[in-house]
Amino acid sequence: MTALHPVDGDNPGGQPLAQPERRRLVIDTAAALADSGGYEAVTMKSVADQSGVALATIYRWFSSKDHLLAEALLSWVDLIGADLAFRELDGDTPADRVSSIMFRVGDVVSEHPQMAAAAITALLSHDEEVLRIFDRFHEAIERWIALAIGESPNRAAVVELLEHLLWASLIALVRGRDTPESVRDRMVLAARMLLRDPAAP
Amino acid sequence: MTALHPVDGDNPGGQPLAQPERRRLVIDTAAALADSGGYEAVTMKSVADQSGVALATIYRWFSSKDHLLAEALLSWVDLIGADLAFRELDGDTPADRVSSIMFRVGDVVSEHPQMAAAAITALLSHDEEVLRIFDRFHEAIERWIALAIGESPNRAAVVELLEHLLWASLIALVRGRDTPESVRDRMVLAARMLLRDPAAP
DNA sequence: GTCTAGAGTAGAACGTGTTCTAGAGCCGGG
DNA sequence: CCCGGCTCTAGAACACGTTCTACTCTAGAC
Repeated sequence: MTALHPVDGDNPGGQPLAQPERRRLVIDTAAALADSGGYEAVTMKSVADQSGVALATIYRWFSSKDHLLAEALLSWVDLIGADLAFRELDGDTPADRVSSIMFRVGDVVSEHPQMAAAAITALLSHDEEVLRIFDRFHEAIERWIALAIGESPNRAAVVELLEHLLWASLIALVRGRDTPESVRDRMVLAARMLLRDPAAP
Repeated sequence: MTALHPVDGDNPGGQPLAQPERRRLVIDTAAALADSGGYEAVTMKSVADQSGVALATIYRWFSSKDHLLAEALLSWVDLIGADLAFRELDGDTPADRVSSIMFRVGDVVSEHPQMAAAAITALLSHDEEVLRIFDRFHEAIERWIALAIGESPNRAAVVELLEHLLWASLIALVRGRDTPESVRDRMVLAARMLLRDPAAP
């Protein structure tokens, strides 16, 4: 294999791809493996083989397997974000609107349980790059929730609490310690309790 | 080394130890390594060498490194539990009593940050035995919180929410994404918000 | 056209968790 | 006493993430 025709995994005989496309191809290959077999099914060797990019090159672009998987999650988050921005948030009250976000997240996770589990496992890594991505993930979710809440007493604190609850629930979910339904119920209840007007009866 | 005198790590020249004591020695060795250097400092080989128990034997008693570390955490939890049962819970209100538990947990974690980080990393494993231990951990914390709350509307749900929040906070803490102080503040605020009487002004 | 810096590559090598193999010592029942 | 089964052991072996080495090829400067 020459450096000019490095991509023969998903692009046999086609034009050589530039670096950004090849990088994306690596991420997508990892995501596909994760989606079908979860975290353990993603071996760096198989990603290299199936994407047609050399293992050493993958490690030049990504600091670790966890970093690679975290990048895969990130595109997913962008997708959800775009979707949420596109459609109006349902619900008249802040709690209802928060709930509708949770439903959306729950749906996505339910549709790709293996990928979700792999991504969350990766996000728990202590890898430097993963921490950076985690922060972006964190900011995105914070933004969604803040948007849904609008004005509220204790707004920042409530957003933080809801985000931590979501995070803990997702972890419990992918470990089989919880069900999508109970995650949803918990988030809805939490939203109601944390967002009720303390001055109201 | 013969099978009769298998313990020469921490007990040179002493009487041979029986299986339960040797098992405990292995756990304590792992805990000591974790306490000084965190998760990565615990290598199964060093545990074997320092405890004087063969690697293969450790794997006969524990299903994985994570299982071993989770066992170490468990004795720690028992310690905290005994301590909490011994002293009266401070505080007149449920929220105050919950806060005092959180302070206690925060203190222990602050005193042994490396061990706490290692244990929490281990608890996040998908190992079968770890899941079993996680459930016991979960029940213990649930019991503490429930005890502190006493009677309350939505009691079960509130306990669950507080526990999830604690869990998420501990994870953020050991990843350097949070400080002990802000964890404490968050838990105190959550306890106040979730435990305020919805019928009160 | 030549040279050089840098990206990419194949494959060996390494570390650590985990499993396997083969055997040694012990114990309770005949 | 001897046997069968058990625990324990040392060490090899294996898997996979990660790093290293030595090399090729390309693009741009000149």
